[in-house]
Amino acid sequence: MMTCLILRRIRMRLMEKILEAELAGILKKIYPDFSDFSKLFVQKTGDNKFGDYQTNFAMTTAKTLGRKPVEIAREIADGFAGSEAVERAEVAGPGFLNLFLRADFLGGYIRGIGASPYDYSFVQRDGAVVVDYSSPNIAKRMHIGHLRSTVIGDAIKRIYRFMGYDVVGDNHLGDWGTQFGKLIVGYRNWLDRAAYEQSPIEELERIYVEFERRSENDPALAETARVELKKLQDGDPVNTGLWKEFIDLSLKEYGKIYTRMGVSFDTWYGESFYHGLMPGVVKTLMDKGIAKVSEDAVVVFFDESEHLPPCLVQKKDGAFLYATSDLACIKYRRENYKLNRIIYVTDDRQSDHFRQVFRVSELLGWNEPKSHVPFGFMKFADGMFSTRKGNVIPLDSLLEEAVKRARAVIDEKNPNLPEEEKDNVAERVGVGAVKYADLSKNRVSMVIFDWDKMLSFEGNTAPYLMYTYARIRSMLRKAEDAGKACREDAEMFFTEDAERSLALLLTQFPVAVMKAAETFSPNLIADYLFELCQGYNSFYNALPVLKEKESLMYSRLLLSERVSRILKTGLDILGVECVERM
RNA sequence: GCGCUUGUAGCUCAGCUGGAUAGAGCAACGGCCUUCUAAGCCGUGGGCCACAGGUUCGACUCCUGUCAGGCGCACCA
Repeated sequence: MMTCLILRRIRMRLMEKILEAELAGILKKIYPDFSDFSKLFVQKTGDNKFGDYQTNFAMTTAKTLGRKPVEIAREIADGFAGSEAVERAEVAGPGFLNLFLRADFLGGYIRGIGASPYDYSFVQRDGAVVVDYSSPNIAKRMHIGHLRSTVIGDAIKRIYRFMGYDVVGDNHLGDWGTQFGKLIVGYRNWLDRAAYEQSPIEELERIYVEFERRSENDPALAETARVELKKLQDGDPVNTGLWKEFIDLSLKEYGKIYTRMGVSFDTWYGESFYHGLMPGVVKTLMDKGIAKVSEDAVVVFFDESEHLPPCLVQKKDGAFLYATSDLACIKYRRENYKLNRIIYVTDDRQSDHFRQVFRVSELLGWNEPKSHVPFGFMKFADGMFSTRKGNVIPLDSLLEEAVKRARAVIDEKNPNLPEEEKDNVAERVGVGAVKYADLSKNRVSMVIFDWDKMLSFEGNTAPYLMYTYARIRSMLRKAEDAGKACREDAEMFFTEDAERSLALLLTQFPVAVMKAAETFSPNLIADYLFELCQGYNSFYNALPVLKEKESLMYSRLLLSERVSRILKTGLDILGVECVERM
């Protein structure tokens, strides 16, 4: 019973942390007066001729110690004598300290992968991380403009969850905007009932476009829409019923796409959810003297050094704005969660808005960390997507095209798969390729949409990673069929450079995840997995596994199994599902 | 005008918050399937990291300025 409890608490420590702890121990011994370990970092080397891991500690602290970097490095290197993990430590250049791991230690580490979760206890993980993503506008179909927020946000949620944070994924739906006045007018005048029943959002979108078109020549329409909106906001039962109907129909459609994409949320609080909180927020801002009335509106002005435009929180007609809603949302979250931080995933055109909102919330003393994760919006080479222009690519069409292309490749490459499995693989490959296309990039600048680039199946793509996984799984099945299933306790041999560097690469997975979390960059995980696959495929091509003599075979089999395990875990964190055969 | 952001191979992008000789994919060219899935692997060519200063043992990375693209800048979200 007791041992069981203890075992359950075991966590897999990051290799860097193991080595840093050992280094700290040596420092305490040789420099008893030294106490500042804040610059003590161990990291993997970029080139194996400089060892497996290295530290620049000697160079970064030479000044405080009043010694020459090379001498310090020399003394630390000597301290590693007799280490269980480090076989030898070498001083190089101006004071680099290069560490070479013992093969048995590295082998043991690889064997341990997957047995227990990684130990991220050195990170401050108290409280909830709220991730705000996807957030489509009700009554509009989701199109490829929603892709990045949805996919990146969902991945960030998974990354934090993997590290042991308590995460809340929130879909901040646009369910309370001026579009409802227009929709109600359109609904009463131009609705095609049959089309509405057939494909509700498409029809709502059509009447919305119809409204925009007609109101250009008929200014009275806009006024009618305003009246309807006001009625809705004042609780008119008929308009409220329509509003709810639009939301229900929209959510039903969104649900299909989210399910298909493997995206989920914990809460679906739209803007309307915070409506009741907004008057109070504005009042507080006024009472505290943070906001003031200007040109009949309520506005927060910032100090000139902030370089921020004034933030409007209430219009002269009394209505609230986007910023008010986001402030109310922050108020709600800090009152209902013990917040670790809030993360907003939106396109970079909203950067100023979030800077304003964050600054105002600081003025209110709402100091929980908040991060805006911006990305460049997507456009065609010849212009922007716009629902009004009608040139959007709906998300389901994009996925359909991706799956179609994947299916064609499967028919060509693996014609003998059963039909049903082909369909399943095509679905996973197609959807995975689309998601990964966004997850593998870190660019903040705009993206020009291109079918061939988005649906490429070569290079740094989901299909390449999935293929590598399927390949390993196939090998493991063959081994099992031959009565030589992978042994968890196999001794690891690093007879070739390819094996050793692959093993070292495996130690970097939890580091990649951590860095991705710190910088809200799923692409760091994508890059890592791609590198891992390149390493594995080189190994696979150069060295036999199943044909080797038994001891080496079991070693390589276990190494392969660990690669497949990390791949599956990593893809899962990115929200990409892999397949056993493809 | 003010602010944010981007500038790395022909194209698309990485570059681990300052480390050692700047990487990958695509495209081009040349190889590798009677061997564990060729959606793969190996090799060749291709670079004033926009430009100019500064900070230091060390800069693609940090600071300042210049040039160029994108975006935003009071009652939309």
